[in-house]
Amino acid sequence: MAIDGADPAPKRVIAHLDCDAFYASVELLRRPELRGKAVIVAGSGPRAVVTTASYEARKFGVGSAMPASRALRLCPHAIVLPPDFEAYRATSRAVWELVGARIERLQHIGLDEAYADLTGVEKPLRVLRELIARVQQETGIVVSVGVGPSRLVAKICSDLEKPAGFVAMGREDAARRFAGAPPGRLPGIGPKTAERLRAMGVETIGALQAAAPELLEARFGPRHGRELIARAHFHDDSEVETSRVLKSRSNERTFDVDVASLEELEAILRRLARELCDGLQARAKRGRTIGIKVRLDDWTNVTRARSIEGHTNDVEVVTGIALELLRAYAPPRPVRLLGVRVAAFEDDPDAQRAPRRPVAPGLGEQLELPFGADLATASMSVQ
DNA sequence: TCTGGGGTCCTCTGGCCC
DNA sequence: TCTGGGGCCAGAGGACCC
Repeated sequence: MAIDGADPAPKRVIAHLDCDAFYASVELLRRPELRGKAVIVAGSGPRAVVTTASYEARKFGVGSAMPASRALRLCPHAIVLPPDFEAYRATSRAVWELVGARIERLQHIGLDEAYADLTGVEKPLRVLRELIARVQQETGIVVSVGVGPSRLVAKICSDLEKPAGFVAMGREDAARRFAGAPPGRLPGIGPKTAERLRAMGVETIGALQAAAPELLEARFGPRHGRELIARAHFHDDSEVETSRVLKSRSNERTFDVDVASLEELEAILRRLARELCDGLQARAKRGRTIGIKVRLDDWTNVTRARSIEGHTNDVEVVTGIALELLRAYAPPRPVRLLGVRVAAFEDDPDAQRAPRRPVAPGLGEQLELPFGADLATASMSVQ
């Protein structure tokens, strides 16, 4: 509320910029002969999943994070390409350099999307329209845009009219417009929470808006309960964070065939730890919590961690602790996935930082994270 | 149908200390 | 000496996201 003589706080203008089918688009730019065809970007191996798919492939029901084997059953004529993260990073850099040159306050979320704070910018919608036209002209990447008073509204708007969508909405409009949509449509409400809500008879965002706070707080805890109601009303005062600090780094591998032998698991763990420490040393990061992650063949996930005195990125130390944790757990069933993690970072002032080009101005560590060293079989959902 | 990899954040629990 | 409560922290697991 404005006090006499004081200016009211400027109305927030937040945009969410989301590149349409980003990885598939990069592939189609490189191979124009594939335009109009069903293209799937997926890893190799029996347990690969779809990273992304062109809109032609999506018409057959192919979606991100779907097993590649299933995607090919749905769309047998699809052309499958292996992910090429170097190319995606390069295009991402080009896109966000253009955007960053015009909009100062940007928060990058992965390679293909970002929030922008245009509060105080004159004619923000016009700025955005000109910007995405320029991005398309210079990089070939089509960007969908959502604009609202918060990240929450902007995010849900950018998804509304994809591809090449441009939707602006106020908070109350959003609360009205999405009242009939399922709660899972809201960012932050995943399948598990949606199912728990459904079990309570809450099947729409409107029903969530009208739900008794005491009931939700009793079911989900005071904090999460209040958060759910706030989201349903599209209340969100979270800031666009222009820099974020890396908190942990991990390296994990799903095996083509489950591994039961402890010896074999130990050998794999040594390799994972070495790769992880190489990455930590290159980024001058040291952590004091070392952990392992084990996924059994029945999909049970087990994590074990130990914190040490001081911080390390020494491969001998990390490997030693990871092996101790693995031996102490002694997986009771064949193992499907094994991973190692280092967390609780402290910057390492002594280590030489390897020369790395930033992914985009102001991007810091964040965008580098999902696309580490060996990603020949890796994939990532985008939409 | 059979589910990747790499992150963040939150909640719950148990140990430790005062 | 024993007990209980509160605060803090670490560990484990879960949910969610791209």
